Amino acid sequence: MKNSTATQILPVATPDGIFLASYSNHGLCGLDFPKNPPGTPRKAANREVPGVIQQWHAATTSALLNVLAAKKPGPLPPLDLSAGTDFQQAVWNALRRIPAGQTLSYGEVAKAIGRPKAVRAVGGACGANPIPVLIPCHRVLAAGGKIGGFSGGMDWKRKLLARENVGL
DNA sequence: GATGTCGACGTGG
DNA sequence: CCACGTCGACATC
Repeated sequence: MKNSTATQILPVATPDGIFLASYSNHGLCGLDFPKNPPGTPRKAANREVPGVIQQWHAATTSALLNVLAAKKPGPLPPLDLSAGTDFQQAVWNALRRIPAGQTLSYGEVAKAIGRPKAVRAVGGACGANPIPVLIPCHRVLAAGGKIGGFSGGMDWKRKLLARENVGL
């Protein structure tokens, strides 16, 4: 049984809680917000974490901390977006090039990927985004600067935006 | 100018 | 088939 598709899940400690980073053999494939159950976070029983993943994890941790501190993310680990459809990957790719402190509307993103009418679909793709924060789905607002919704909880969206835009 | 309705795109249940 | 983290156009008042 080779762990060719083994997914490693490592915790990322931040001032905002413990994020959970998932790694495939191709890179970072998931990042979850802290779900702080009152219980103790069970540590990952990963006896042998491949060195490359440790490296990715270091990059993830660093980038995450920087973003949460409203700084430049710095180097990112390779992102494994193979889980998404072509459309979703296109959306996520577009989101990744949004500069810090900048926000777009769903309509803008839709245009950017060449599907100006697929605004709703863009919303769906954002909701399916496996890697929040690093893929700044929270920087996508509804038209008119409205917050819109957020799968991971709108509290987070507001919090993150408040930090990055410092006043919006 | 302020509302109300409708159609369009992609994905998942 | 329907709903959704939507948007923009049109119709009416």
